[in-house]
Amino acid sequence: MIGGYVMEIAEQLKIIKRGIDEMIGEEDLVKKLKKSKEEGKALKVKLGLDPTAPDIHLGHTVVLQKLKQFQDLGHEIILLIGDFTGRIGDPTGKSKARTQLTEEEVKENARTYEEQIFKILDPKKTKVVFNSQWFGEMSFSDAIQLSSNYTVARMLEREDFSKRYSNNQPISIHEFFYPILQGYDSVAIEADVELGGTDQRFNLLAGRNLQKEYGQEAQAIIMMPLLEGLDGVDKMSKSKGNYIGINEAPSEMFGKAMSMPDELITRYFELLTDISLEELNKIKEGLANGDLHPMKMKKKVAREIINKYYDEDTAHAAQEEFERVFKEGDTPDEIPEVELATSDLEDGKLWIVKLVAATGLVDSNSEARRMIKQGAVSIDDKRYDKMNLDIEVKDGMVIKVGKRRFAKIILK
RNA sequence: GGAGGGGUUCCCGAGUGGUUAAAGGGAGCAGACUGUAAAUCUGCCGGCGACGCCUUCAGAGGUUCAAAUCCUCUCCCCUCCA
Repeated sequence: MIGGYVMEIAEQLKIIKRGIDEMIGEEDLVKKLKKSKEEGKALKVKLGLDPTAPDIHLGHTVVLQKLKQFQDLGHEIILLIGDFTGRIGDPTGKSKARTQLTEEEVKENARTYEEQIFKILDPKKTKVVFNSQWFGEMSFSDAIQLSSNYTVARMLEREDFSKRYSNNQPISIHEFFYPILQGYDSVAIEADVELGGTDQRFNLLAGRNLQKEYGQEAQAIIMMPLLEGLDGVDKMSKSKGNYIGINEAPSEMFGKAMSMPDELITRYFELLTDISLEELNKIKEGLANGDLHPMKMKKKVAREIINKYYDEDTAHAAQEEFERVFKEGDTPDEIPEVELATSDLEDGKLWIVKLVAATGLVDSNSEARRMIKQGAVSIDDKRYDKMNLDIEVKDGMVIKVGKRRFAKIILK
């Protein structure tokens, strides 16, 4: 796909615009695309990464997918790791100031981040830069100079700032720097396009503004929709626990996907799979008029997702296992193993509460008690709801808590 | 710098001396129902081999038989004034 940018502008635009939420500066982009075609020069497409969340989940892939499309069009992807800004902490969407990370934490996070990103992007065609490169050198007077491009009123235009301000919640001065610095990143690398989620609007616009201040052509901005998490309420995030990580096991992915609310099905097809627009519309219609069963479509979307990170056979296997386990009440093929020392047992027995707690499936003995009392615990397919019981522990014993938490005991 | 308001268990938010592990709501978890969805109903929701004990109401001291509640100091947040 080298030199893909020789493709007709209209064609490129069609691909670029697919699935996006909004583009700012489309005319600028068209101009840039023309120029790039004429001069045979790739556009610089920037994605800023805040290295605070080293585990990439499907929510992140929405924008990565778009980058991949740019990459396939022959443009240059620049992953900007905000190692410097990461130490400030992006205030976006936060009702509280984030804690600042140490330099080592940021570095480590960035590394694991990269690894995962290259599951989607081609590492050979991706440039990775760190913004400490320029900010590390910057003097305090330079920083003040830079900040003079923004006014407090303009900062307060940003929704989360104004909200916090009117709710009497604190805003630290340093948080004001975040958008400015992110904007300056675009200046530093002379970005032609910057991608981001819709929540990044303000930060992305800062790039445009500052580029103009510094006499550069303003970057086009492409905003991708934020992916709702599995709860269908909040956006997907690790801290909410409503995510599917791209490093997760296929069976885990499938199970998690099946727990999403029905309303999310088409959304996930749209943003996370490669199915064609026609097929997507068919599914939308079918679900709306009842021709298609939501559960079937949910299984399909789960398969499609697994297919992306593994392959088709794996996806099918995951579905089969899922059906076996949850329809027929079977146990899964792969169960996390928990080691138990024989020396912890008395006459080969262990109090049931301790046994359940030892699996790590619950946080404490108290929780184990609760689970048992509520009839959530079964051992080797037998349900137990009494506390005063010692269990004869056997190697390979399977303990189940709730619907999808399993552990296999390995005696040592 | 001055005046006032406030910091409660994951979140919001009651509680101003004992009956408070701390109302209520949300989130979460479990059971029933189902399609491991939604809705609904029920229960749980600090720790401990546990009708008792331990730790918790920003932090440190103090008063008291008894403190989240009263006093002192410290830290943090907000509002108004400068």
